[in-house]
Amino acid sequence: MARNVSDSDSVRRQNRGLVLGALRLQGALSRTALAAATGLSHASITVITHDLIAQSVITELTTARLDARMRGRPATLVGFNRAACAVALIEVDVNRARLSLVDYGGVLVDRIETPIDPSTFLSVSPTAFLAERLHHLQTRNAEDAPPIRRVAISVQGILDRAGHGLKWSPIANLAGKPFGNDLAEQLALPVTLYKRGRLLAEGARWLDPALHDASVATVFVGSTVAMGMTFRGQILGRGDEGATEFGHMNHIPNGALCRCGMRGCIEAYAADYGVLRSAYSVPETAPPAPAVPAAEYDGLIARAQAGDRSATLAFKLAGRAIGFGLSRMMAVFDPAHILIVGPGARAFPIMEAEITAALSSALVCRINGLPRIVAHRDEKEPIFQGLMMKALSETDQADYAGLA
Amino acid sequence: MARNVSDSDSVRRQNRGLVLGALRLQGALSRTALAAATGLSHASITVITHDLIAQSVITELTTARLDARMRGRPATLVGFNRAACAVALIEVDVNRARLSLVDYGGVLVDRIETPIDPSTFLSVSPTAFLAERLHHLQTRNAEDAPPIRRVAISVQGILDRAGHGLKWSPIANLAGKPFGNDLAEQLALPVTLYKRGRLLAEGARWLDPALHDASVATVFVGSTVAMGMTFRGQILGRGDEGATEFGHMNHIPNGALCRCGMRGCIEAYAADYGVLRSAYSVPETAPPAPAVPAAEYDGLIARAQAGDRSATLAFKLAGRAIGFGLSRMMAVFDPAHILIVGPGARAFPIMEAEITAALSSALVCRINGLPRIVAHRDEKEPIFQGLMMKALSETDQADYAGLA
DNA sequence: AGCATTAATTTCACTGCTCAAAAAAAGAAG
DNA sequence: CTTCTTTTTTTGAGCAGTGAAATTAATGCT
Repeated sequence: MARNVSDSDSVRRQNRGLVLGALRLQGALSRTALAAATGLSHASITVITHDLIAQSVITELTTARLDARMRGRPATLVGFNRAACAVALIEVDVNRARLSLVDYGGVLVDRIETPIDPSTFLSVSPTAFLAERLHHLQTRNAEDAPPIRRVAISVQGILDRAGHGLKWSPIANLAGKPFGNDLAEQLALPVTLYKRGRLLAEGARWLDPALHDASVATVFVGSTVAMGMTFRGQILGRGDEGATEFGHMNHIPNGALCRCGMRGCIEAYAADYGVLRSAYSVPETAPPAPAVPAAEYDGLIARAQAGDRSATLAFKLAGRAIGFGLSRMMAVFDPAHILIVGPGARAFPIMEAEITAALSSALVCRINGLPRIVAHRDEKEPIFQGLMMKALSETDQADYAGLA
Repeated sequence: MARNVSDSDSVRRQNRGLVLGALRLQGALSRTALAAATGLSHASITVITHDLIAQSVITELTTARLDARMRGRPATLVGFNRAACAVALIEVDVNRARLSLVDYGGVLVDRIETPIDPSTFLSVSPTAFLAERLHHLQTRNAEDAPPIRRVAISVQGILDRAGHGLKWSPIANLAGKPFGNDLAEQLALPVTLYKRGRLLAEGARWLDPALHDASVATVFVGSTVAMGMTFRGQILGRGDEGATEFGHMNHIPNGALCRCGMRGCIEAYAADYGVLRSAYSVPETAPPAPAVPAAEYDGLIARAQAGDRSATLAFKLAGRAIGFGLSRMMAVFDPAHILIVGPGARAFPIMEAEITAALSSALVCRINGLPRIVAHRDEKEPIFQGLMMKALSETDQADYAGLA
């Protein structure tokens, strides 16, 4: 049953967390603005900022002097103390791994990028691979950067229950190894794995403040098809992990063969390899290409844009798969915003009519009208942004909100 | 952004609400048990029960003397004061309307049932129809029953945004009239419309305490196909209303004609009229039967159970539609429990293999295993139960938790 | 320069909750 | 028929929050 949460310590945590969260979302703020943003009283903000400043979690910014011509006592902004700590962010992709070091204020300090291929994790364990690069990043910034407090990793696939590793992944030889847990033990730091789809949702809400508290479905179209969902500002979806398996939602029973081994998944029609297969009239039952070079996918989009029949048809099939997927999702859950991101977003105009047609077959769309679908261009940055904000706000809440 | 909620009045409301909620869920409790159930301290429970007793919302029960042989000071239970108020519950169905008067303790006082047919709301407005019967119920119990404080109505279809009426309904001539609002004005009482699917979710959680805080999808199969969802004890789903349009999720593009006018909805295969159409090999494009007598549907189930080929096939098609619907839903949201309720639950054994086969085509099921699906028999009572608990707990929170 | 005006921040008295200890109300035992 | 246990309920001291009033630090006029 519903539990009460108002013992004094958790109230304290909660409200300090609220303050840090507001700062995270809106940047440096005056105490008055903080009161408005958090809903706390000015009196509490006074006490809380006082504490947090004493603990060097935040600082008063004397630098800012923007609004010169206001009457009244000028506001003194408070913002994160960038030197408080740093976080390490790891993005593991089908073709590359990228490690970034970011300070507590969200400023990128350093970055290492390494290509990956299907054999990479055959010769070296993911744990060792990542630990080595992380150590490199750590030592070469030992002087300028504050100490790392937390590691956050973006992965693709299905996480195991404990979040130690992956049960399944499109990245070869990555599943089944609890590298998250291993790294945590080795580094004696909290290490968290996040499903890429979830970070999409996270990234979308941080990129556009208007989306932060809305219900949003963010669909990534590219080498995979993924979706992250937020419901009134809460990250929701399958279980706790907040991501969906939208790409592997069935589109056509017994349909095209998907990389996951099942048949008829949306991804098998709408991911790069699916579109490519359709465009070249390769049979649906043929094994999907293990990787599609970006240039080839871009070329296909260009051909479709130029009016090429078979390329256009392939994207229409992709749009149909995405459209029916969205229509089916909307029977259960209706987001106020639908975002399409990733490389495939450029092909959105070609797919749009099919998506709309599929949505029109849903009762909810007939009654409530079609949802607005917006295509975004940025390919990777929502994921990086989401990973960073997730890691930093996790640090806010876990490490700093609860200080005595 | 996340708002703080700890001004003293809302804390007060929240905690009084918690106490009433625990009593609602578990029945009469001792103060000690209340402390355990709500997570509040014994000290607070003392103050809160004291207030609520002073306001005659709850009373000490001197009657109960069950646990005779315990050591220590015997607990004095507190429970709802049944005379505090009453609520009127209205269930509007395709074939009947039922009005129930229930006291604050959840005991049924009186009930009126009236058949409905497609022409009912042609000759009389829904508002007038309901107001008349409600008045009757009210006057004939004026002496024994406490005054009505709230009216809750169960409807089928899609609610308008404000909850004043329906945008669409399978019940003839009911949509487009803001009868909820009209009744509220006429009676000067709060009147709330609830979608039947949502009440399924509500009812399921109250029927089995183990489900109260779990993630549950409750599927109703009968004259319609509906689904209510809870996520970790929160009622979720499309928008606020907490119900889904699972029955009108597309199953086969351009498939069988549904009562809603669209094509290929799950309902068009799995509701009574859909199964009947399949069993008699009526073309999928033929307009659905406006109503199927219960006896005819029961007969069809009996025939399938007896091994009749065409009846069995029809239920298998229904199972396939439900199975793919569930598989698609699970790509986005995975409940810990799936319940099948309603008249169609009896046909579950016939459909089960097809449902399982469809689920097996989902990646999430391959990775995480098949979900457990349980068929329940009770047809109407989860909805009544849900409506009652919703109305009473709404009264708890809105009317009594906030008393000075 | 001096004073009114304006806006940000802090101080003050009060509220509801918590934990821990005391009081109350039995049954069990000598 | 006391005295000891055991369990429920109430009492007391402290904490984090609140709204309203006071204080602080600028600007704009005269």
